[in-house]
Amino acid sequence: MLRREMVLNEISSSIAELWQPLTTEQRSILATEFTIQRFKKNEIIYCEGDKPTHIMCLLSGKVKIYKDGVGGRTQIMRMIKPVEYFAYRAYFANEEYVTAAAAFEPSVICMFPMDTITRLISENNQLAQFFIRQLSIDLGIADERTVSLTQKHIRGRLAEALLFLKENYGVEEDGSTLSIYLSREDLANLSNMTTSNAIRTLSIFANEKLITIDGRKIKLIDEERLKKISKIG
Amino acid sequence: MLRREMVLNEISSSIAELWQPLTTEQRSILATEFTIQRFKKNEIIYCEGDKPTHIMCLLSGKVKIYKDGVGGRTQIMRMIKPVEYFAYRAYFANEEYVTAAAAFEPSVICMFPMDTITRLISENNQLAQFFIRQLSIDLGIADERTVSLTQKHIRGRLAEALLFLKENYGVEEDGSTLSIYLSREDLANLSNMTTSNAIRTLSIFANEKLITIDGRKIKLIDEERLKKISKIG
DNA sequence: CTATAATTATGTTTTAGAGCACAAAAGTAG
DNA sequence: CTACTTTTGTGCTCTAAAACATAATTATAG
Repeated sequence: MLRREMVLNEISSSIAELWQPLTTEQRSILATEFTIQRFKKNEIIYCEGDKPTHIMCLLSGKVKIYKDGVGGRTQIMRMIKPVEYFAYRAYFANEEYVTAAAAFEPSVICMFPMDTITRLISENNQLAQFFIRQLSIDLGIADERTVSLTQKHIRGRLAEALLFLKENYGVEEDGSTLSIYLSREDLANLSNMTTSNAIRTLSIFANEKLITIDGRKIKLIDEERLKKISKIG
Repeated sequence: MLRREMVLNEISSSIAELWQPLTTEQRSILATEFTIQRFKKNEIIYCEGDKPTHIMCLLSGKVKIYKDGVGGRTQIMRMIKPVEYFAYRAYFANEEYVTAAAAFEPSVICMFPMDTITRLISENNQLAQFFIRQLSIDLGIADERTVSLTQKHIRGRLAEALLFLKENYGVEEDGSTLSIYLSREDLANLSNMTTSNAIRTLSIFANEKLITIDGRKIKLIDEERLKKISKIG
């Protein structure tokens, strides 16, 4: 089937890390078992408390992993870009999801059953090591993030978020407009502040000529100064 | 050597999870390579920025994993009890330590070279899966913690910390006095608040008959209400 | 095209928690 | 024992950020 071929081709070329260690036989196992799912803008992919069954690979679009906390507040924990894997942690920990996932934009996701993945892991040590490495990296990021979110001031957190968005999703052809168009609310949820503070601080940054804003288009003007603001908190 | 025998015996009996998957041969490899190190109260075990070389297993004592952030503030990220493994994440991620570790109390730590561990992992899939599971569990905890620390109010965070300490290190024979005696500063660093707020809130809790305090001895009196305070934030 | 809802913007008020000051108590060292 | 440092306790002040209020703008739906 052509469609499946194309997807597999895309995966194998883009995300060597997981695919590469596999033997031909193992690849063909996965090839028969994956499913493709499309999600609309803002559509929920999985919820906190759901039972994990599939590892997901984002083929196109943008996805947020978030957590609803106390008092109606939401924290965006991570953001996924093509072609990254997600949604596997809970299965490995033998837990239900502690986070939820939703699509920022129309997204296409490829899903592999986790029981197959674990079988492949037990046969293929390289694959196991891929997950060890990935989880280790993510845990380090989580630790850094905890301290940033709890200790930095609003300006520092917002500056950090803007720099992260550039780092993660890149910029348009002009070289400075962030490629992701977030609502102020999402930006607030990413940087642990209220929506009004995200709006206000963004305006202040614009006044200080650190950025320019045109609706949801954000252009980073003075990245050096943003880095400084992010660093000192 | 008797000493080494004893340590290995302790490890193999207490922490089956890592030791159990190993073959006799693999066990004997580790047996020849480990070293034992003692740390005094408050002694630093490793620092942020250090290069990781050994996985550590806490044989006795209590250890904090912490991170110094902006403006001289410190966040305690996790706490280790016997017989748990730690200090391996950075090596797997091919990074330097992003946290530091110190002993709360006189502690004895057994160290295995990480290069040996990775060799054993590549030979032994069960061992790989142990780390996948452990890292997955820790990442889930980190996510939960981020939201607690950023969204809950002081009372909620302190209540959560107290309940965690009971959960993690247990209580004395009376069934309610926490077995760990923390300074107010450590308690503050654990629950993301200033020392004076930890002291103050602890006093308030005592006035509300949720706990009793006698120096560093903390007795949990009304655990149900503490849980409620922790939950609602 | 119009009505309705959602998002963005800005100003004002309120408050949780940091910051500071100082004293008492408890450790620690000489 | 005495001197000195660290930790604990309490009160007071100040401020960063939340909460609230109200427009203005922009989407979205019927």
